[in-house]
Amino acid sequence: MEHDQLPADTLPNPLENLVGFQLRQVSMAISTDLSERLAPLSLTLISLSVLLIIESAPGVTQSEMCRRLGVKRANMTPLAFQFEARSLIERLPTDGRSQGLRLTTKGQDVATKARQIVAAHEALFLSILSEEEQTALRAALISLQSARTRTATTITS
Amino acid sequence: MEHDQLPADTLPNPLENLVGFQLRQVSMAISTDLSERLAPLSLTLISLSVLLIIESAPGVTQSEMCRRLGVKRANMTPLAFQFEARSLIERLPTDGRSQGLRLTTKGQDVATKARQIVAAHEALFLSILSEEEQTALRAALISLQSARTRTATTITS
DNA sequence: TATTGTTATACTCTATAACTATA
DNA sequence: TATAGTTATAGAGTATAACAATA
Repeated sequence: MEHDQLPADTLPNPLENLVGFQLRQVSMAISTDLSERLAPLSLTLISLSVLLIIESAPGVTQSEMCRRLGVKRANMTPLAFQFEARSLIERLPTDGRSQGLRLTTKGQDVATKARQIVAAHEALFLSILSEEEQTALRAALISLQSARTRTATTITS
Repeated sequence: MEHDQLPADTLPNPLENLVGFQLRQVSMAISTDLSERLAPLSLTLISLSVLLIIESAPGVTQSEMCRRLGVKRANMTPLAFQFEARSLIERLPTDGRSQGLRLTTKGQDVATKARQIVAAHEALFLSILSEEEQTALRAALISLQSARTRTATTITS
């Protein structure tokens, strides 16, 4: 049992000094944390986005949300079915071909709980940073966001 | 054709003011950009990491890299095969059960080109930020990184 | 002709389980 | 018994193509 040559914990990763790499790692860690906090509500980052959009824009259609979130229509169908099966949303025939979605009382309840979880999560990881660091991070992210040209709009925290 | 009620472009996304959400968006945009730049070399973010680790630690085994990168052994096998088929790496029987990996001349060539691409990519998106913003972003990311407890180690830029 | 919601399907990424051969 | 590499497989997440009903 001799593996003194290259134990895994001393292996370098030549990319880990890059800001882009660190950004990705931090982003993934934060997403994982939020996902775990949302699991008790049976929400993923994507279904959370959908639920909160319906909450803030009652009557929204699946297609509208797909355009907003950069996902394909075909992938919204099972999500809407799942929410309907869980009695979180109801469909309002709007148009004959499209249906406006809105939260049920139960859906509103879940949305409220979800927003509290999101707020607690955000507050916790922001508390790691000083006021100055928070401000600087926000500014840097805004600069980087306004600079990106194309790139998908995708989802969540 | 009347959809003046809720045109998709005015739909709010209640999560998009969260720093975690913005971090994710920026991170995904940067990753997408780097992926596109690497495509001509037929490298993904993951295979890039693997190639550069082999470059900087010749003789490394698949298992060691898996531990370092937080991926499962089973998923390294096809990657190693692919690199071998492309004559980018060769296997040095080290142990009877394990094989040290190292770059071929061709693999070294690809690695060098890849590092140049990564450097250009990093320089470009950092150029969006002022010196102060760059420093602040680095500091914030380091704070956030040292704070995260568990969370996968996963990959790239 | 274009759009909505749907179905079926495929591809990628990652995870588990089990096998073999070595240690 | 534990580890390295492999194989097969299954689950997410997302993509395309095509269809019926409607505009």
